[in-house]
Amino acid sequence: MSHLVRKLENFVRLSAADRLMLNRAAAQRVRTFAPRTDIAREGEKPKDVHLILNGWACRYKQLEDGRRQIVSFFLPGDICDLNIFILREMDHSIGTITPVSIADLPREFFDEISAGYPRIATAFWWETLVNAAIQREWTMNLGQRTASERMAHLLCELFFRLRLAGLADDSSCSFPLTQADLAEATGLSKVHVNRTLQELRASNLIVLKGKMLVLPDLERLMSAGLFNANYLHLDREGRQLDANE
Amino acid sequence: MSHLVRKLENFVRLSAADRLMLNRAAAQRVRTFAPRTDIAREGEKPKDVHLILNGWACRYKQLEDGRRQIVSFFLPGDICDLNIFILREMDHSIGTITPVSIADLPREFFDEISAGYPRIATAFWWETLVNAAIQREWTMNLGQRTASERMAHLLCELFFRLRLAGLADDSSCSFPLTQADLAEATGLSKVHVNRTLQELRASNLIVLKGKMLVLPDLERLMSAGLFNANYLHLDREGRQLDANE
DNA sequence: GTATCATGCTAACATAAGTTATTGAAGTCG
DNA sequence: CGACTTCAATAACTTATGTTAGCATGATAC
Repeated sequence: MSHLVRKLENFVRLSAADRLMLNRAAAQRVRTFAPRTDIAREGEKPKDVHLILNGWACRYKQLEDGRRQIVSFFLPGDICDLNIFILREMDHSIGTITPVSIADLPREFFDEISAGYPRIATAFWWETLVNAAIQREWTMNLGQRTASERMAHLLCELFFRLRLAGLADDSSCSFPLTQADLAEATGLSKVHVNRTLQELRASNLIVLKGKMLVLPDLERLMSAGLFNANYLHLDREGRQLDANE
Repeated sequence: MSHLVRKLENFVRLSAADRLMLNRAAAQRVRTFAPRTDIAREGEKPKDVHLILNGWACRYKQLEDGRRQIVSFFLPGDICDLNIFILREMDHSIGTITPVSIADLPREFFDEISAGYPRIATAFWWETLVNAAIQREWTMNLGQRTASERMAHLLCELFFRLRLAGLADDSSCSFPLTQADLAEATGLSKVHVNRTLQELRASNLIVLKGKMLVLPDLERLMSAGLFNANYLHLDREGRQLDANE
């Protein structure tokens, strides 16, 4: 099952026809990108909506003097910006971290969805609202949390999101970000990211080595990061997820 | 003309019927709130979408230990969270800064829009996408800009947004935020906000006194804040806005 | 297999921003 | 009108985080 379907089904129950529609769209117009290349650039006219099929990517913005901020991460199953094509130009860039494959979803696909696939439309709204909530949480993260809280929080978020897409097991996941990436995402310097990771390691909250992240005690990491998963809205009618589901 | 209509018409040309529909919705189910009170609280079930008719409000999040972050400001004409009612519970609170009046927009209103008012639907998508872009820009602001750049940037943003809703003249606007509000929005301490404002004053970039903000040289303030208005997407087919329109 | 480069790690030092505290001015309420 | 409270301003001091630099490791390329 595709990561997208898997993720959306955490929120909305999709029909066989819904799943078929999504899987069909995900199989057309596929492109692949090498690591550390741009999928789209600030200033360009947005044409399609991108669905991440595999690999990690990020959205970033850059100041004239070169300072760069990663403003979000894209994991498999994530959709870049619903309806972005109504805007004139991109206000940010999208770049890959690892090798990435994407499917380009044209405008017509969304017309079809809103005409005949109400459950998918609802699921897409959920995706949009959750992305907005994540962005708000990042604002909170950068504005109020200390370096180690911030790092712990980010690791929790990525772990939860990977798990939602079926990409993490009980306590570990593949983790391709470099310390430089983490620095650009957290607004910390590379050196301080290193110090912060050492600190989390020393507290036995993380094991991070060779592109693999292990979280031996998720509960403790969550409380170290003041992480409350409510903003991910991992619940569907009549059901609540706990930290382990 | 209402602030909402005025703002949306910067992006989409609305018909008389569109404007009537919006103004009618804005006149029903109106509520007023005193300054410094909550319109909605984290954890509650969202019921309606709120449209700000008058006054300033903000979205904020709070950590268990009391640290508070303002994650966005709402100005007259702003809509709080389109389609928020599909989520189980609020992941943030909405509070007033000044006295505020709002109109509650029920689910059925949006059903009507998507059934019979395509231009409004597009305008609402624009609103949603711009809000997302603003939130990303705040991430950038908190992650990369220094205190004075950050403050300059925030003031530019608020000024542009007020102007868009018809609430600012050439170089000044009403400005009800306290230094404590600015601190919660920028992730700085109150004392440092004060220092930063003094610095901007000393450079003749702002005059801020008694709830009134004057920007004697917007161009210079923009460059001090590395402010690029592209993320506000102030453009419509066949037209570009410059800093003074 | 050696050269090269990206990445991770650490130390020493610099600085932007936070903290605590005090004061005065400006509103607001009885 | 005086009593309170909020807000703004400033000083003195502390601290978290940034900067620069150097070295080690491991991967990749020739």
